[in-house]
Amino acid sequence: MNSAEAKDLRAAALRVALRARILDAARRIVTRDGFEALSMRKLAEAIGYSPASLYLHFESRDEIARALGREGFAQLLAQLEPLGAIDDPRERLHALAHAYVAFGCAHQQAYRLMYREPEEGGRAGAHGATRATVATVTPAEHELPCEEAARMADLFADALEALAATGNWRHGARGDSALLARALWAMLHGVVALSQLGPGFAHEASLTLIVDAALDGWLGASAAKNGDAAAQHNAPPPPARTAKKTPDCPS
Amino acid sequence: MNSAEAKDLRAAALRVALRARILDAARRIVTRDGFEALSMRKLAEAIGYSPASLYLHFESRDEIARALGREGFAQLLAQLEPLGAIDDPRERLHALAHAYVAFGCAHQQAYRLMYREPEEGGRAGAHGATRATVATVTPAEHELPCEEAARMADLFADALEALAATGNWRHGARGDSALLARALWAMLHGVVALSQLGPGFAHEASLTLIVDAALDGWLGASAAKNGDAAAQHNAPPPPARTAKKTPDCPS
DNA sequence: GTCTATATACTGATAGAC
DNA sequence: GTCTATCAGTATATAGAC
Repeated sequence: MNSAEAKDLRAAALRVALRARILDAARRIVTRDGFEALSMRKLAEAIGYSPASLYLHFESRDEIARALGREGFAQLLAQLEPLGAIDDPRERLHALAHAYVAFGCAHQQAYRLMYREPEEGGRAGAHGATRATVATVTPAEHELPCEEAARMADLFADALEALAATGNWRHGARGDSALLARALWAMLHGVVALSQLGPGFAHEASLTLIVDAALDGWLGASAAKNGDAAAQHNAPPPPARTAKKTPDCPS
Repeated sequence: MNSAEAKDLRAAALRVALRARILDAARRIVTRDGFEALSMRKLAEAIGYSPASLYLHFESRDEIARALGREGFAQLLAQLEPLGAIDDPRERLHALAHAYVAFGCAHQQAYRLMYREPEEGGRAGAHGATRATVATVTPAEHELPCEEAARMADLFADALEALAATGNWRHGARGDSALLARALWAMLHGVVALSQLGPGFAHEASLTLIVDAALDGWLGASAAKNGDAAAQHNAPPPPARTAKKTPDCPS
């Protein structure tokens, strides 16, 4: 029946719209007051509904947090993947690495949500529970959304392989580009995560310099440091190793 | 007065003993059921006191968590610092790195507490508060206990400087050993943290191989891989690059 | 189907009696 | 110092109005 179908469509549209509204409000609260401040009550109040209504659209607070985390991953990947098109592998790796850290610093709360450990096994009651309203059947067994994680690792691995293919790298194609890509990812995550814990990690050093040191150590202290690698002619003295092409981060 | 002094001493001893008992119970709960399961009520019950009594010895649940975190740092440093005595710098770095990851994998909950972000500004009520009972004046402004963090960074930095001093390293003493030490620390932390989030990071690869790839990239795919670096004569084919001198980790 | 209102079973933390 | 009683907050479950 035509009118019935139309009604279904409209209802579905309303559902996704409301879901989006909930996520919007949640994102606002989290980026403003931190993840800890995200309570179902405040969230419900922010969108003008009762707390119980949220559970018609999300299985739990944790699912909302996970949705925001996946959003963060998508956002980060959206910033990184265009850089994957940079031809020169060394330049590409530098761009990817610094963009990664810049994102983590610029979107602290979103970043935390991406890598936050899920609240384990249902805390409160949850004895009976006939919860089938929300179709989210994701068993949520492992965190780090698989697809996004793979794309992230591949971005780095591809660049490393491209570098190895140039022959202009002592490392050669020894088949460990997948491993080194993971190490690179881990290093970048560590830099962002540790720097967010206070000044104890980076002290006065800038995160940019730490990342540069790591990259130089891996790729060889090389050219491709200043975007246009071809313009390597005797320019005025390089700005004393302080040329940051990425906005520096707090701490 | 003599008896008064003696009484004070005894009271003080009781205080520290009780503090230790609280921490012991907290450690047991956390390592068994995770940090989320650590509630003041359960903790109080575990030591046979009322919840309110805990607040006579610790300012808050957060302070207990922080104390456990510092404990974890001390434990990790106690395992790492003896390795700082290894003469060969490359071997020393390998030993430090793998011991770090092994610790993180073996003591997951303790490790999380070490790098946990503090629960920001008092969540609940906390309106009045005349809290002076506990002498802990630590303003808790920055996490990552400064002293421990510095010792950790120095362990790595010293080894890198020792390596640079041998001249047997393309990197030379360019003054960035402090920076590379931070990058190394970040990489190790990233490996532990990401691996704890599920199989999405390391996939089927072992963490040991990832760390080896990173170290080889920084230090040069070199000797010192098998404890005795002098025994580099043509040994039977190296065990297909799977020789793990550190017990492998979950995921 | 969707939402409100209410109930349960927790949480960290505090005031005040003893 | 230690307790009881309580506050104000939390996530979540369920009953029932519309």
